[in-house]
Amino acid sequence: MASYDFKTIEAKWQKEWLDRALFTPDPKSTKPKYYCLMMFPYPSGTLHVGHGRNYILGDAVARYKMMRGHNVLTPMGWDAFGLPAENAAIEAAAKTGQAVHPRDYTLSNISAMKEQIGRWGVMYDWSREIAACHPGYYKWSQWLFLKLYERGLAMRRAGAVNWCPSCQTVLANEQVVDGSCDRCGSPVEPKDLEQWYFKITDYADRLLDDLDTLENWPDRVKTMQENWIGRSEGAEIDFELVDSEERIPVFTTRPDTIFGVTFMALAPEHPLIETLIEESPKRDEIVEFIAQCRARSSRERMSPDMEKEGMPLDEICINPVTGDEIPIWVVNYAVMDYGTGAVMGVPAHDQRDFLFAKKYGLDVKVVIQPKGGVLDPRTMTEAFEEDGIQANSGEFSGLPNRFAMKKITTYMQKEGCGREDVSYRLRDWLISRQRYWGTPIPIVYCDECGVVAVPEKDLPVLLPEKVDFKPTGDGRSPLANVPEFVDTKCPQCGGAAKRETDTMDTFVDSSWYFLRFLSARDGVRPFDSAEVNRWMPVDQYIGGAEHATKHLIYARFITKVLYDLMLVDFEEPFAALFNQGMIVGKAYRCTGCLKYLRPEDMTEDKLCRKCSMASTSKLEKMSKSHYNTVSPDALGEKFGADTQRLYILFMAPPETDAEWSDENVLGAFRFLNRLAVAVTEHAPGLKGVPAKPAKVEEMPEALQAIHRKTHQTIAKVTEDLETEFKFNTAIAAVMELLNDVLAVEVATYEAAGTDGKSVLRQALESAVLLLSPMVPHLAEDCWVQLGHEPTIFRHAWPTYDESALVEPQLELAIQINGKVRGHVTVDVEATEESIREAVLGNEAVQKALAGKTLTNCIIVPGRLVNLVVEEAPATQTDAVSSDGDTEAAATDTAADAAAESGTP
RNA sequence: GGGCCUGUGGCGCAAUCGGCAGACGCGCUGCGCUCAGAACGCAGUUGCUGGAGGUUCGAAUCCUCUCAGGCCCA
Repeated sequence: MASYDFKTIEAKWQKEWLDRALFTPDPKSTKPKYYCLMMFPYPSGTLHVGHGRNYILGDAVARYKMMRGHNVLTPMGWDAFGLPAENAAIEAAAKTGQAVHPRDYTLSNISAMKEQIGRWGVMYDWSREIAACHPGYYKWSQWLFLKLYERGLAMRRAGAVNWCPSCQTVLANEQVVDGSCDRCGSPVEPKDLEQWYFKITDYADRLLDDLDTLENWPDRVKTMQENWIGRSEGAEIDFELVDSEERIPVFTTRPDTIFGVTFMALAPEHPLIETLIEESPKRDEIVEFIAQCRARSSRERMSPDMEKEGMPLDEICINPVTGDEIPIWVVNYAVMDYGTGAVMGVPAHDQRDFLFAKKYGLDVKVVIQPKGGVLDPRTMTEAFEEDGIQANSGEFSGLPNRFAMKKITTYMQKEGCGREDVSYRLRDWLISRQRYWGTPIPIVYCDECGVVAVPEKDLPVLLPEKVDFKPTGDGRSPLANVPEFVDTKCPQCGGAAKRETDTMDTFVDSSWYFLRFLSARDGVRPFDSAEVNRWMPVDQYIGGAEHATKHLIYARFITKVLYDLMLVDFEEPFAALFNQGMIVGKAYRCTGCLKYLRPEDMTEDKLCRKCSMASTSKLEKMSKSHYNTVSPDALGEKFGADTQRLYILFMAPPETDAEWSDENVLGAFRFLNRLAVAVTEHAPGLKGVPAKPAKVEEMPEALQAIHRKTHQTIAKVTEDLETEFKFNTAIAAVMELLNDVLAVEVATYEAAGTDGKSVLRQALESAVLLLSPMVPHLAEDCWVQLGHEPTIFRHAWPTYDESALVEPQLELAIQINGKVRGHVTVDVEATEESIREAVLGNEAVQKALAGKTLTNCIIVPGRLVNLVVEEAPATQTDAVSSDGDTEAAATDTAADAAAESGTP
């Protein structure tokens, strides 16, 4: 196929846009600002088309907004710290004995990706480029740490943490999915370590409440954050120990069941256990049991399917309300993570407690009765968790439990044994990582002064160059083996001190990068507050949904902290969020070895060559390790950037997952060729022709139709892009326009003189303008061919005339009892009366109505006429229902109509 | 177990307020063009809107139940 010369065109315009600094915002501009941001990527190396969706979507949005008259800022950077670079270094060292420094690996990946992104015609203001691994950036990540530390929001704390044995580091709660490491899939192990945390829980309520202000965020993401924060209201209740002054605080969402407590359940990690069992004869047994419990993940332990196990500690505590003596148990289903690590056991009204009590023969005491029923502990087969009426609850008996809940809490508050309390699912953010390739935590440990923060003037704490990247295997960072790094002087007393050797979670780096873009080269401060306040919040943030409870919650938290520090004047960083869907492809897996298969690993019948077993295929997110990626390089050679862009935007609505299809790419390519050919053919003849026709109504109907279609298309595309980035339907609309334009003979345009040519010109120019955000190179080229100066992206988005949208005649459907039975063409001005006449006069209608009674006639303006008929002839003329649809004018003269149509 | 999303021609997917099911693209069929091919041109092509009920003059759209797939929380 003779194709348009995309190679020349694309190279030419990419250079031209760079030279014109198209994507550099004008600092003096009076246009409204538009900060368009795509989540900055980890530089993993080569890109596949799946990555392209994010960048291409963002680029199209940025270009569209430029044409809509905004001063657009769209920067890009690199989330450049992280494990893959370090692992690559270790692998290379193991293979060749020659270590590749993570920095070199990262930088070469960055330049490769930058190149690839550029070839898509995706542009950024690269003068603001940042990389998280650059000392000029991580200096300020360290500064951020210090700010949190000063405010008491960064703290060192011992506790059980999630350890990934494969990545050799601890993980934050957010990075543990289904009990496994989010990155590598290995099951995480609990480990007791002293680690640094950010106190995100202090902001739990604000993070939750402010979700309401995020009107332009997907509800899905807001719900996920809501669940993640997991606020639950209830009470904290103190159970005193019989033999000591100690008390066990318990959090419960059901203080109404306090009278039904029959045992106390402690998490295996509970700090009180040690003292309680100190003199117990069963001490060893209990210690052994605890060790067994702790070998399981907290997720497993909280699962309802988990077999409930426990051991009595032979200690007693007192129910503060009833004075009852309550046995204390250690149980495998309680976790230290939630509430206080102690659970009041109410078998009658909590299913897990019920199963546990049945297994160990503990009492079941019913204190809530269902309305209109009576529960018997001896015959109950499951816990009653619903609402009901208090029973066996002293003075509260007989009250509805929801009401009693408040009264009981108030009562306990007065007695000093309980209080209203709120608990969250959200945990503090564990930011320590035992790996090299990250931002060093700016802390020094001094024997004299203890924990000392590195003063701001001494930042950055630089990563040492020469390091054996291999993890130490003892839970310490490779930095621990670098004496030049570790040994330092105490900033306070000047004595010998040791540096913290952990680095920060890379989510710290990405929690503030959107601010750094606004003064990316500032050497004296992390960001210029004035610039930040001018550009923020981000007007449109675009990225994958996988960050809903990670990056997006961290970034909101850090923004709120900076707000409290009065460094920014907004509380939410991202005004609008858009989650693009994934591009998926068939991934093949052998049913025998379970490995993902490359095409060459399979026979023609899709059998695994190694095992001769069948393979299964599943649509999965494009990924190198699943061998289902499509490279943009070959596509670029064959079709160019604009075809890829058009196809990616056209393949599905941008928020839905979509399957890649090589065949469908052709459709996009064909369309662009037709456009290119049409413009090249017609452009010379359109020189000097007015931009719009002077006398539309005097043109032949075929040209009037093109003129209407042009305006309709402008309206349709503008609406699609303005509301929800519906590029797929916008592109379809332009395809329709071009189809219509090309369906009219050239002679028809020419016969109509200047106006005819104007119609053609306006149609082609509109198509080019409307497509320019999607296929910028070809659009720019067509634009110039049509006699304009570059660049099209400094030209205004086309507008339409409301009056030009109106069709002169309409085809209405004729329905009989809701079924389409024919059509009638009427004037757009036609009155309902004349429409009714036309319909009832229709021969086919009369035939269909013969022998039947017309009971109703509904006219929906511009759409259809529905005749409601009954089989039997009416016996009374007033058997007419006139209470039809309020919007559709029900005829009140159905009897007349019936007469007219010849019905007796 | 609870919550949310999706289900429409052979395929990807369109369908304002409930108003003619099918736009756009792919594929397929035929014809043309061509020495030939098709990634060219023209003309065609496809339905119980996952299923069962309900509301309505009228349901892909609203309600109830159900099946399948996906996501989140447990």
